[in-house]
Amino acid sequence: MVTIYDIAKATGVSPPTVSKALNNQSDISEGTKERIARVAKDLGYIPNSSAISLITKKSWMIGIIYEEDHLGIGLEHPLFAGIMNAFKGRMEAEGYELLFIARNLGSKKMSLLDHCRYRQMDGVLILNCNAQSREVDEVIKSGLPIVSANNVFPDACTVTSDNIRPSQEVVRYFYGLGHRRIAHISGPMDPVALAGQERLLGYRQGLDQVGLPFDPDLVVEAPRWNPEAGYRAMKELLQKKIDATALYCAGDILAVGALKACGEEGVRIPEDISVVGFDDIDWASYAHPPLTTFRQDRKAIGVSSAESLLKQLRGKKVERRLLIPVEFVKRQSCMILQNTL
Amino acid sequence: MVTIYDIAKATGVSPPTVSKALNNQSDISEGTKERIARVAKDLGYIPNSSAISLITKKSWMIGIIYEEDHLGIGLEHPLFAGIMNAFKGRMEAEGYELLFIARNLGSKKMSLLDHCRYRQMDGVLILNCNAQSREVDEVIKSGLPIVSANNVFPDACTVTSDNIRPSQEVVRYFYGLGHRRIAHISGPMDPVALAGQERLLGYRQGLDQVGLPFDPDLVVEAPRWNPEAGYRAMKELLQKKIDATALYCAGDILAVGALKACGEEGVRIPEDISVVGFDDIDWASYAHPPLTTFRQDRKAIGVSSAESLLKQLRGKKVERRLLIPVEFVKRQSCMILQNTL
DNA sequence: CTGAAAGCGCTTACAG
DNA sequence: CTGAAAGCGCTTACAG
Repeated sequence: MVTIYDIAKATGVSPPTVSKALNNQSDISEGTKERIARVAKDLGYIPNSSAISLITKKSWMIGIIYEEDHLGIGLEHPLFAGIMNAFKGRMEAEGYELLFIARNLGSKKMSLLDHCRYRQMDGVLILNCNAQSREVDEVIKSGLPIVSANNVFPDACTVTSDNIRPSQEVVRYFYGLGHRRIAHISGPMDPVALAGQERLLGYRQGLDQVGLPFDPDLVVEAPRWNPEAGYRAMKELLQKKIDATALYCAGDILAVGALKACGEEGVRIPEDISVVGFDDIDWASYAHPPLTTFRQDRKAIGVSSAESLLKQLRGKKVERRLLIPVEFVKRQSCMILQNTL
Repeated sequence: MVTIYDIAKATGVSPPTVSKALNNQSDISEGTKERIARVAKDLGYIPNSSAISLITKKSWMIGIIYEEDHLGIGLEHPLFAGIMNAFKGRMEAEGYELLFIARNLGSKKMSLLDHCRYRQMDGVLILNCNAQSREVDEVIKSGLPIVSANNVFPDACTVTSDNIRPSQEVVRYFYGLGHRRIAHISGPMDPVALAGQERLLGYRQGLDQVGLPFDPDLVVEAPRWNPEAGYRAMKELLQKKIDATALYCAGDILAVGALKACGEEGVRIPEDISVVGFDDIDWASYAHPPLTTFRQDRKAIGVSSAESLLKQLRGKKVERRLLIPVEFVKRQSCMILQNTL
């Protein structure tokens, strides 16, 4: 291993001078800098991040907190991988690398916060975490720069898609097409992952806006974000014979299951029921029929999360909640209801 | 920040004794260990990983090398997120954490290998990388413990699903159902991500096994692993009017597009053409009709990759290539061809 | 513009 | 069983 001592010896200067030259400090002559840079390169010098972190108290690492199994979302959900990628790209451009904060490392049990301290994390991204986790609260309270790309906490910056307005919009859209019986397969009512709650809220507000009553029979909650949950919710809805002519699925992944349930029951889309989803996962445009949905801007969510964290890293205050607009993508899963128009 | 000096002061012993007690060395009396452990806890002591890495020359970190955009696979492909999760779980159980190795960190340009040295990576997981990357070769040549969960290199351990035998099997399966014209939408012919090549090879070998001639007209290569590529490949196949009655798609993600193309052209599945995929992504069982496919065991791939790396970390030799069996999942996308039986 | 001194938080021989 | 000394690779005041 080549150290700054080796470079010092080879160039005939002192180690501090090498350090300062390599860090491009202003009080070193250009000639010396060049000479040191050349020798460093020839020798194949690579700095040691541990030594640097130890002394500067900055690790240039961001910890990622996430759980895979909670509610069926996690890195295996295409949305989150996309968000993390965008976040990663932006942070790396500023010199930060991403480390997954383990919950159980070997036999040692350390809280998430202790873990962040152990690895001297400069900041934290919460991708998805369990609602009940006291440990996450601890991290938030600690004052570490932190941003959440999904879960909403009172004391941390959260970046998500706008859930409420699009959910109002979908009701108005259906209404405009003549639909009066609009069902909703909601996402899980999680206390921190608010997407399910917020989309349901928007749906109810939309109903208000067009003057339609809220009918609890038209709403079924999917306990998880996966096709199976959507499938079951749709079956339940169909059994209730609530005569809905339109359906708003809180997520495309739920629509995957809902469409299958419809197929099995001989319910045609959009002839018998019009459907709108949320997310615009790859499948949506290949569904049968192609699904009308709201496209979440994964890249913008990831980049905005990074910008927020970067601001905090520079000691600035940031907004509590950032809303990223979604795009309404109309495809072939909805049609006009003639008889009501 | 609480250090071992603080503990030493509080307990009246020397810092080395604290260090040895905390590390549970045998030459410290039980009484002293207990006393030190208690004080450490009271004081909220958290070790500093940088200091430990600096002196022990072990970081307890594994670097992840991957590229998102190459061929359409990466963390956004459900398969890879699943593999990484399983790998992560196993490595964390042994005390290792995962860090994404950045390609471009801030303004510094460092090769992947230099980067591994900079962060003192103990080992590396190659999840998915560009074929042309000289930098990856450099990492492999370096002698760092390394495992690849997708790309095949001559000098590194690779863990993948068995691609060849299942591909032979699907041809025999179709043959047994009476099919004689069996088409194949192959994956990209990448020189290191061999799945495309190997599945095509197995398909050809399967043809040999049942005594069917290889007809190049029946094969179309998808340039990427995504629905769009599968869609186009299927359109091309249908235009050629090759009268295939069976289709083997190298990946379910290609089948997503292929099924849509069939729908548009009025080709019914399985009445007009029987289809088998590979992977068993979530969508497969919700497809219309539910897709017969081979289930890749993501967990086994991830865990085996971890075991291989762990062995290397202990200085042991490992096998060059590990094949994980896949499971044939029969659903409703295939049927018997009456006239040939 | 350059260097001697001190120190970041820890561990490892070695001596007692 | 315990501690004094040295050192991992680097940076930061400070003096010149």
